[in-house]
Amino acid sequence: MSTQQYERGPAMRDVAAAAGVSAQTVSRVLNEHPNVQDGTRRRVLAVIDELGYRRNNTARALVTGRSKTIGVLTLATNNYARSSLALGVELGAREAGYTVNSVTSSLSSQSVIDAVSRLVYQGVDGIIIAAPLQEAVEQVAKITARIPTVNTDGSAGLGDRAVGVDQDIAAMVATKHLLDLGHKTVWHLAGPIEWSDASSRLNSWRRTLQEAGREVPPELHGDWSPESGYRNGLILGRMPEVTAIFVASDEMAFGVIRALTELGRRIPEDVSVVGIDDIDLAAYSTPPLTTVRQSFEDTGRRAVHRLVAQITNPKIATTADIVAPTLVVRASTAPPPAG
Amino acid sequence: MSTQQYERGPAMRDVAAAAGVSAQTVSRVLNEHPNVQDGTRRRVLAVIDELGYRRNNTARALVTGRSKTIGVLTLATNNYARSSLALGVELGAREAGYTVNSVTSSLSSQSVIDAVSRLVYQGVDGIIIAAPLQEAVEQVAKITARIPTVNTDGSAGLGDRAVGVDQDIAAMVATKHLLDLGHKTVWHLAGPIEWSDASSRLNSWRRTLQEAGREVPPELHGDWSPESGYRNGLILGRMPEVTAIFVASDEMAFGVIRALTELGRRIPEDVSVVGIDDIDLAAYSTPPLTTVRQSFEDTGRRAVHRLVAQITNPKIATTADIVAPTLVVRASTAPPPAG
DNA sequence: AGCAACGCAGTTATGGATAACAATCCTAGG
DNA sequence: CCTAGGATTGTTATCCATAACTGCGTTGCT
Repeated sequence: MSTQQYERGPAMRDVAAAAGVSAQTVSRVLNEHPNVQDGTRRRVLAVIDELGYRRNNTARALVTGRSKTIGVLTLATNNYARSSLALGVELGAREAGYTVNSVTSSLSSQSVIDAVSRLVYQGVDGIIIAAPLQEAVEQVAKITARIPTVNTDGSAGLGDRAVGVDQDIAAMVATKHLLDLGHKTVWHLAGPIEWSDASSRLNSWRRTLQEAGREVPPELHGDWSPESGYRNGLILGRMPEVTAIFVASDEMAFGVIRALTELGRRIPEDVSVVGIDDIDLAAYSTPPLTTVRQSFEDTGRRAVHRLVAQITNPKIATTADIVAPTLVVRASTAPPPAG
Repeated sequence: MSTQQYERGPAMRDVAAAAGVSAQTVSRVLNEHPNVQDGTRRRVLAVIDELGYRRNNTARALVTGRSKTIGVLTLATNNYARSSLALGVELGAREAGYTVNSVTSSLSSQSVIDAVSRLVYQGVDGIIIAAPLQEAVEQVAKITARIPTVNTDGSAGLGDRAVGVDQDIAAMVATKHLLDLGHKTVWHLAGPIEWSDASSRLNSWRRTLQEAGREVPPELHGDWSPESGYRNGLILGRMPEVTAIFVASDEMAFGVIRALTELGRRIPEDVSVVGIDDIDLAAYSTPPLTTVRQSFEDTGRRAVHRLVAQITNPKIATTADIVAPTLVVRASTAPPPAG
């Protein structure tokens, strides 16, 4: 049990008075301006230490117009992509001397718009949008017109603000890997198509099959959760002709593998499974999961760098910053069963 | 390619001028003060809408001394506990009308102190610490003396500021479950003991065995990662007398299971494995993982509620808010092999 | 010697909103 | 008919730090 009383700390003028200088001089010491005599500087620093003074960043933000804060918008779900992106953003921000302000939203346009508003409203210097915008694109663009913005979902209409991993290549690599192993065709469990990542993967999978002259089976849909993977796995596992499945996320792939295993289909002897993301657990599933590695942490970092560049120099020219993912072959894929 | 120029938006005085009222009246409309005539209110709101005005929260925070922002300190790792706690905090904050400011740190005391300083410095109204403090406890306590603080790691010295799940019970339930199945004793793969959660589990496991009059085997140590689980699993799997393992996190448990499987030890026929957390993937491992469920999301929410209560009324009396976890039995545990 | 440039510190204005106080106007009770 | 008190709106001071400008003494260069 405890009770407590909180109050404001000393202000710059208190430090100034105690050190016998003006507030401006304290400010100069704090901001490491060159024109301060060494004795003065030391005296001020001593008083600061003694009084336990901390500069009030709110006041500073008000006068400079910069809060040294970056806003991040994510969906209110807890999947690997979201959390590692958030981590990358935080690390990148710290390196750049920024703080991170995060808000979450649901899929609805209104919710996204509200969330972005909250960030602007809060006075962030820039925004990283890591959620699908869909119909909200225009309104969000209007709100963020005055603020540097980076998008990691690749939602249409924000092409030159995009930072991320090439999802077309990711899906192509995964699909090709299975075809190269000798599978006649590849089935696909897609993510929610509201996500542009998910629809990119879906389209690229389809195109890859078409270009190879293969039959394109109907795709199934999940919601990124392992549970949805399991549900769809129970369907796919019942069809004998299914020998290769490209799953749009590792987490769903875990569910698929579980379902197939329960149905008595061996992996990879009977069915091959490929995921996307290369989550930390992918190497430790049974069997270890073949997947396409894309570092969300790296994406987060790059998004921050891009954003900070734009904050520092608003007139800078920007182009999309998209990198290619790499295939990680493990034990969940093999040639199709003979016959 | 695009180039852009960013500028400040309209201020309250602009709205006031356009509506033919004083700034104070605009403020009253925005803050829903009762004494504003309906006509005036409507006129002001119309102008606000027309000009696309947004109140500047920085200025507001400066004068009110409240930023409506909560600071969260986490470790710079990407595990399930961290990310779901962060999610819970964000949801809780949104409900309470707060925004979240997150910073990460490494394990070192200096890093923790820096991170907390950054938050205070940033002007947050309260702080949630979700990282082990260790030797930094005293200095952190000093820094946070003026700010409401909640701790979810259970680090010593902050007893009455703790919010979380009872780790003693978690470890006891897991250990007892294995003993009840008939295992002679239970081995333990612990988390990093810098974490008070990890050391609580370790101690409780030991006590449970002692109270049951069982032999206490030497414990092994991991770092929460699946990889460390795998490494330790390769050791445990080589010892024939090991029939039951209590792993301090689900993610490490995945690694342990993978290692045991590779060594040809069947789960649960030869070895039973219990984890902690009940991560989303736990139900979809092979075999599905028996574990102790603790909702980090809920912990995050409760931490926010507690914190907001303290912010609102600094003199409020506080006690620790610790809830009990529940055992989730799946297929990774069974009676020991006969003989 | 003379004047520009610089080093150093102080003064004033500014950023945007709100609290506290002041000034109207109106209404109801005496 | 007068006034106390409420409703409504305006005015001024304040929050804290920084930018821009000012003042003065010193250094440097021709």
